[in-house]
Amino acid sequence: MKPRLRFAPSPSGYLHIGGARTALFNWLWAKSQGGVFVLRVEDTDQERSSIESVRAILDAFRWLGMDWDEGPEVGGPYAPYFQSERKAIYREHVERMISGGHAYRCYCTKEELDRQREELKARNPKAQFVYPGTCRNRTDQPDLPYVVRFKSPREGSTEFVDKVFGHITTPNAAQQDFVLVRTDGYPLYNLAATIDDHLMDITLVARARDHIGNTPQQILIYRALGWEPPEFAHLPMMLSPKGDKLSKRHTAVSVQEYRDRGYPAAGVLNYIVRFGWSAGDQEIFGLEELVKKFSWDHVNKSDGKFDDKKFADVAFEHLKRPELTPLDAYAENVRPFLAERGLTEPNARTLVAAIPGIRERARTYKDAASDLDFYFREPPELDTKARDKLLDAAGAARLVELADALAAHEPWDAAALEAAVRTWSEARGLAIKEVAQPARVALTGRSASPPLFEVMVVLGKERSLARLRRAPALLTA
RNA sequence: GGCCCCAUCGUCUAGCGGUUAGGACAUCGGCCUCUCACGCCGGUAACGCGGGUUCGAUUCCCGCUGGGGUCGCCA
Repeated sequence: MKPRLRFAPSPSGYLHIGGARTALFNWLWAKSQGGVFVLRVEDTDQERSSIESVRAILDAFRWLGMDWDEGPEVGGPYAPYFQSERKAIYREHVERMISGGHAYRCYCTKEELDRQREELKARNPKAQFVYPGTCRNRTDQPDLPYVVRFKSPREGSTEFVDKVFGHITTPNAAQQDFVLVRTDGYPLYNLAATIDDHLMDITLVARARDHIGNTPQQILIYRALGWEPPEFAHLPMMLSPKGDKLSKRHTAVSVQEYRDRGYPAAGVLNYIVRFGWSAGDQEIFGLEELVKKFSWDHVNKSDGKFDDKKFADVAFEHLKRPELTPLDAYAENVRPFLAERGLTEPNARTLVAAIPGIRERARTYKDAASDLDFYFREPPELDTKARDKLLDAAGAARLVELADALAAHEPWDAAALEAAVRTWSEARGLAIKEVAQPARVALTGRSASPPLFEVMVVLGKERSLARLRRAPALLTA
């Protein structure tokens, strides 16, 4: 049977970076095995779920380049893929569990249980409240609101073999009679996930380690329903730099935030995949390569801390390498950030010519847009501090002379230009620096830029000479 | 507290009984240089502790310590 993997987000916010990692591992395994990747929306909590979140999550998936074979928008043979539309299915199986003696209706109110919980806490702050089983053996059926609870076995233990953690055994006595269905009739996570994973023929459930404790409960449900559990794989946690749970307080945690900051999607994926997984010493991977190399054998068990610097470096690596980010892709990705700066229609030829010069300088597309700015603005924005430091009247006058000298210069390529300017400078007893730095201010408006002669080539002869001749005007600008 | 899990440089990790314990990021020093970068060279830096098993443990076992997860009518 072809492997069927799934990612099942609850649409109560953006796609979290940790969630993206879980999804990625599932996606990679599905791709590499010729299997199916399913997206299922766990929206049984009506209070917290929203359609905006669904859209945000799907957008994040699209941006990351993780496509789903079944799920929202694309449908599939196991539809519907929204749990809120599957209530009838859950109800049917819950009835079966009740009549089979594996579940029961509990009429204890939340208020009542909360009160008991508090009382216990008051007497003994360390104690943990456990549902006392009040309705466990109840035979009457009062006309009152109720929840459905699982009738946990009191003896024995539940075990499973995790693809990452190996054998895990939990005594059943540690399990209380957890709730399956809420008063409002909506199923709870453990119930809905279990039923759907089975009905959707999921073969491997891969999720973060914080679900490891749910697994025995879910296995108990599978058994109660007479089903065989799928395989399980739990991933170590991605923690904040400080070592606690990753949350909004620490760093950028939503996928869209990384997009908005100008990081390349493949770089984001590359960083998170290396989190808990490795392939020898290799650090940088393209997406296709990941599909080929990913396997569960090299997934770690220990949690890790998110590192912004390492993250930035991995992303940068993707920006630098043309084999990972081809020129045209780079151009497309930087456009929105140029647009943010008001440069909505940058000359396409100039853009493509300029990118090689900035791609090893810009750590994000946002930085790239900033670095590229001067190519598309006439005159370029002037950094007056750079001007004050590097350009004076004598220097400006020299640049005009240089422009005149270069007017007849052929060919207009970097090597020839450099040779010409060096010769020109030497003839005047000037170090190249004394000409290049003022020229940089005139040509780019800044103190830092790609190599001067490359800038001149991208700018073209006409614009380069015009900018050099404008140098004296800059002094009073 | 119950249950479950984890443990190699500051961080992500390689290692699957015998290695000068490797790589990457970060950091420090240097080189390159028209600026900023990139790149290159080099340095500092780790097997938590205690017992076993073994000719030999980072590696296997046990305990301790430390860390994390989870104990909801959230997922």
